[in-house]
Amino acid sequence: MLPFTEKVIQVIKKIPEGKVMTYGQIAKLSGHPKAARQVARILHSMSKKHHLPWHRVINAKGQIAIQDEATYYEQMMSLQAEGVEVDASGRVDLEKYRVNWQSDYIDLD
DNA sequence: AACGTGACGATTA
DNA sequence: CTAATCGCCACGT
Repeated sequence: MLPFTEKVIQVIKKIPEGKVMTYGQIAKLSGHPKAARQVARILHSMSKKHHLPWHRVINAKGQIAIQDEATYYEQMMSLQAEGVEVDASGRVDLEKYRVNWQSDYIDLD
């Protein structure tokens, strides 16, 4: 049983190129369905040190959830570079790009 | 052990 | 569609 934080990192590492997941999905797959905010916290502080594809993580509205302008732009560019369409308001088509893994794909715990 | 903190989410107006 | 409110909870301090 890995700690929540480690599971989150494992899940994020498995997001395929050209796809996205939401914070809530990741929280659920990591065993804490309501800890979406904690996922955000983890990314905010740990993404650089773990070489995570953090740019493939967006919020439930399908939007880039970054406050910082430069980082926001970076995420948008990274997504577009993988073929994910991002509109002018930073929104992605979840129906089209979201990974819809249930909770049985993973072999962690 | 208690407390503040969020790249959130669902609901309501 | 936007905006405000409230619930949520693992983790560092």
